[in-house]
Amino acid sequence: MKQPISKDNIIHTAAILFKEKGYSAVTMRDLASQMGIKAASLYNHISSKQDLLKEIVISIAEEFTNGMDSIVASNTSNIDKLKRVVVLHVKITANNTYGMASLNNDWMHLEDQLDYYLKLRNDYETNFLNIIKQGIATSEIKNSNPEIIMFSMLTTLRSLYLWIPKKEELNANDLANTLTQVLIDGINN
Amino acid sequence: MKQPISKDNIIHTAAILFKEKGYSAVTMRDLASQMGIKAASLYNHISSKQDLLKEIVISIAEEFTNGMDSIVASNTSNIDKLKRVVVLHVKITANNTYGMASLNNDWMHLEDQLDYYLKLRNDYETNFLNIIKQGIATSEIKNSNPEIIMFSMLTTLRSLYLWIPKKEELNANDLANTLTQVLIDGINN
DNA sequence: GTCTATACGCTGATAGAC
DNA sequence: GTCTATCAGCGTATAGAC
Repeated sequence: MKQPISKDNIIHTAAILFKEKGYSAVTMRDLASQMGIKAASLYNHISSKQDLLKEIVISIAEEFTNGMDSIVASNTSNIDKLKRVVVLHVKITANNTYGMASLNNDWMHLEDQLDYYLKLRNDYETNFLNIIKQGIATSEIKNSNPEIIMFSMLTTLRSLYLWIPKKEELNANDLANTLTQVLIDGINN
Repeated sequence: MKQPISKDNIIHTAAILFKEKGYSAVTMRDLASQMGIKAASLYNHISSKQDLLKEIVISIAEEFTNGMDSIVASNTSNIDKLKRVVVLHVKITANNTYGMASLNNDWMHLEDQLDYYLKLRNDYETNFLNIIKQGIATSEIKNSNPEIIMFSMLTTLRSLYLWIPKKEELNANDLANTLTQVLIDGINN
């Protein structure tokens, strides 16, 4: 399992450590030791610790933005759009279980890219909320508080990174299906 | 709004800063400056930074444990128990919006109390899951994957701290009611 | 491309004056 | 009860030998 020292592998290892302890608590010496080299040697491959966070967070944030844009542009019912949002989260999270921790918990330590990140996140939430509001307007969705509906769905989806690694026996499709059912149809019999 | 320097006020201010940047990124100098004193003076009131984290996290964790124990012991339907769990989260979170951030994101920085915290959390989840399993057994709850149901509900409830401060116009009872409806009855019309 | 050596500001925490 | 002074160690990052 020993990896060659490359920028991509350093980023990946950093994401693992950031998930474990958070960005601020991980030192470059921790990271280097995990890679089997000295801290100074990391700088032959990367430019700074901050750069690692940026690479992890921004790339995933852009994946979400692209996925949401494609869902918004699609010509389907609003319930179907919500189902596609669930699938989007399950797929991205399954491929980035470590990076999702930084996206959720360490974004405030971004420096140059903080405003950009906040804009991506804000636009995402606006699109999500609009789908729900339109679904209510067309009576696809119950006439409940749309912010609470979005909050409930989105926080569940954003926390998937904590949970997917423990449930390897479920494949992504089964998880997306069950989750969709729970989130949309509820649990009441 | 200037507060006297006391252990409780230091803990409260620490919780605010921990929510903003995380435990590791907050320095004793940050905290002291927020209190209007020098870092050294903090140590007349508290024993260490670690002690602040412990006070914040363990007290809330014990509140959840006590609330859950009382729900489990109660003689009601399982759906009703779930509703009471929602109320428990809304109430505790409304009273500890800052501390909930540490409970969720900084517990891994606990030193002496880490094992105790993990036991409380694990017992809580076991109790939660049992309510759902019993609800499925009595056909109160749809026969879906009980872990996914618990995960979905619990992550939403654990994220309330991010959201309650933005929705001050909703009182705790209204929020608990709407949230219960969304989580239990779903959103599908 | 990795190493050792090094810079140097910041960290949590203590001692002792006032 | 707060202050200044101070400590030893750790933080990110660079320089230059190999």
